[in-house]
Order: sequence, then structure tokens, then C-alpha cells
Amino acid sequence: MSTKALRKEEEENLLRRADDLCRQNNLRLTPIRERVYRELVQSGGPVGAYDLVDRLSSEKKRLAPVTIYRALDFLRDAGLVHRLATQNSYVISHGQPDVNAMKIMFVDSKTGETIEVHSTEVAEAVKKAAEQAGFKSVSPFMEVEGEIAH
Amino acid sequence: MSTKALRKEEEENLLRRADDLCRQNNLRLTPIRERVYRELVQSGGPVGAYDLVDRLSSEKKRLAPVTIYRALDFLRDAGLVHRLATQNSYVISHGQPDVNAMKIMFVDSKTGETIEVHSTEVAEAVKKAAEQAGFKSVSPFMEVEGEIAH
DNA sequence: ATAAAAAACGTAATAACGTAATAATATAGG
DNA sequence: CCTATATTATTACGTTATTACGTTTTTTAT
Repeated sequence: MSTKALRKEEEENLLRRADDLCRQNNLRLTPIRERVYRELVQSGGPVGAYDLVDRLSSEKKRLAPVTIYRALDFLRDAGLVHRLATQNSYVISHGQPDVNAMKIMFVDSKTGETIEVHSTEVAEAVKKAAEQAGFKSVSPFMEVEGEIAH
Repeated sequence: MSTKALRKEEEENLLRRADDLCRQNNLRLTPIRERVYRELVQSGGPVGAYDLVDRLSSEKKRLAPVTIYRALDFLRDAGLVHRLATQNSYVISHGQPDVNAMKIMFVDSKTGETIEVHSTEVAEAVKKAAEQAGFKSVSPFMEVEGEIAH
């Protein structure tokens, strides 16, 4: 089987999972939201909001930024997409929902390429540090810049 | 001694340390750069770039955004200031230069208040996760959102 | 000392990112 | 069907950050 076909399959898997997740939580994966999600899946990496505007706009119909931002907000709330603040961009979250793990997005400082890793060890260490800082709850997402070993 | 005096003293400490650091590394802490740094120290928390523009502008002379951004870039490169990507703002780095520690900026999701904690434990756990991800080097700064326990 | 090179700064314009306000449309529940 | 609510469209506006280019200041080397 070709890698292209494999990727296509993986794509469909993600879409199906997203669909299931929304169904189970009574969330509505409307056409626009699904198109945004699909575009992120297909891109295979972080994409900026205005990039999404361009990619999802046709000649006839240009989407407004706010439309994309709303879709992104929805997808983020659903836990399907993660915002990379350092890059002003958005990526698919490859998360099997392990509540105890920290979802770390490693971002290559040069290329912007990302790799997601889940770690309960980091989660625990961060939690401990948070207590020191007087923080009670802590986001399960974090972003770390670095350099890919090529 | 009043808390105000204490703060003033702390302020001068930071300024002196910044001065020393620059001297030792052949970096030039020019007037503008020092004013930006001092303003951040005095504010006691994160400040936006355009806020800095306002605060450092007089009626006679309005500074251009780019002037502030340049000063911030310098201060960031020197390790004196950290950018909070999630907040589009900038804060003093309270770092005794412990190379082995991760400098974690906890950011209160509601108020934007920040607390900096250094942790070698987190550094190690993140390093391990980074290896899994195929990352060779990793930024010693990270930003974690959460909620302050009030 | 002085010329050449490099770093810092000023000014203006503009790009990139994000939100507010308002109206129209679709969807779910009674 | 009808009403309440969620979603989408459109326009305008606000904030954040960068680019381009010329001038001044500082450093380096002769």
C-alpha cells in the first residue's frame, strides 16, 4: 500500500474519531468546522488562521477571518486542535485522552515543525512546580521550542 | 523598612545585575534598553509592547513601536526578559543562571498574573520527552497556563 | 587621530493577527 | 408550527509585529 494511501487512511481515522467525539459530547461538527479540521489534518503541521482563510476560500466565496477563528475556538474547546502561541498557528491534537499526561508540543524553532509527546512524568513534575508557585490547576498542554535532531 | 523601600531596593538589585550581565558579555545596555527593562521591573508583571510605547513616550517625543521591539529583542537575547506568547506581553526573567533548571512561567488564565519557578526536575523530564520526540536541544523557558489558588 | 565597518536608532508605512457589533440563517425542543 | 438558541455572514475596527530605508553613534583597525 502506498504511503499516500496510508496517509489518506490516517486522515479518515482522525476525521472519524473527531466525529465520534463530537457525537458523544453533543457537539456539532458543522461543515465549516469539519473543513477547518480536515484542512489541518491534511496539512500535517501547524497552519496559521489566515492561511486557513485562504485555503478554505473559493473564488466565489471568501471566508471572513472571524469564521475561521470561531471554528478554531470550537475545535480547541473540543480538544481536537491545539493553538501554538509562539507560532500564531494551529495544529491537530493527536491525543488519546490520557488525563494524567502532559501534552507537549515540541516546536522546531527554525522550521516550525511540531511533534507531540505525552508524558505523565512531565505532568507530575510540572504539577509539583505549580504547587510551589501557588497554582492549583494547570493546563494539560504546553509548548516547548527546540531543535529537531536531523 | 517600608515595603515600598524594599521594592525599590529589589529594583536596583535587578538593574545592577542586568548591568553586570551585559558588561560581562560585552552587550550594550543602552539608555532605551535600560528604560524598557526598568519599566518592566517597576510594573511587577507582564506588559504589552504597545503599553511600553505609551509609558516610555513623553508628550514631546513619542517612541515608535519598532524601537520598543528592538529593545525587547535585545533584552530577550540577553536572557533578561521573557516573552509570554499566550499573552502577547513581556516580563522580567528572575533567573539566577542555573543552566540545568527549566524556567517555568505560570500564567494565570484569568488575570494574566505570572509566577516564575525554576525546576531541574521538570527540565529533566522535558529533556527525556524531547529525546522521544527527536529533539536534541530544548529552550530553557516554558509557559504554562493555569489558575492561581486564591 | 582617522577612515571604514558595525551597531543602534529614527521615521514611516504596512503586514499580520484578532475581535466587536450586528444581522441573517439554521437547528433543536416544546 | 413556533420559539429559543446556536451558528454563520459581513463589515468594520483594534492590536501586535515587521519591513524598508536613511541617519547617527559606537567600535575597530590602521
